[in-house]
Amino acid sequence: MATEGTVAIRLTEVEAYAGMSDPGSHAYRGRTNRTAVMFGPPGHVYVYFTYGMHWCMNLVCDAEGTASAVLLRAGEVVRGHDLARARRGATVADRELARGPARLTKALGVSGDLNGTDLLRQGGPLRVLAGTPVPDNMVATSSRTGVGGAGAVHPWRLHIVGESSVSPYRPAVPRRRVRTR
DNA sequence: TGGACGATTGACT
DNA sequence: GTCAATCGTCCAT
Repeated sequence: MATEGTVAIRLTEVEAYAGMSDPGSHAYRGRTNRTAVMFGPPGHVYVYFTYGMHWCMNLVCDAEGTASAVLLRAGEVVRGHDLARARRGATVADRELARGPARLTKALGVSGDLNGTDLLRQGGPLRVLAGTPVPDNMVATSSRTGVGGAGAVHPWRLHIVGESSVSPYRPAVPRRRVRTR
């Protein structure tokens, strides 16, 4: 059955977000109902809804009380291709299944109801597992995607060199729709 | 209470 | 290459 089973991915691209000191972070303005998870204990997921249709997924890393998050931007599906493709579309190529933050959550079947899930709890709906360490010389850094202004100064986007599942870089776009102001 | 905007994607020219 | 879709959240009245 296509709606059951497990999809596993190997992360190939992430972005780091600090809390109160990072203008690019949702937690920059302090703790709100939405960002409460980021201020919580590490090992939990912060899932947020954006653009009226997409879910993005972060791992909380720092100690409880300190906002922090690592956005999972892209990954390579290593298990559960059929299920991932059932969620993403029958014609989607393997490397496209989780190439991009919203695509990644869709391939994994993650949505807002998993916000705050403990990734370290055995038997939970989501798990994070230790994989093969990536050598430093295979990791490249760049400015964060879609983050402009003062938040762009941090080269906190990390990706594995040569990985075809890394999402294409897009510079921050101020706002396309023209509004009178 | 109202309005602007977003850690994006996919469709279209 | 450009642009619309779509709605939760947050800030300014």
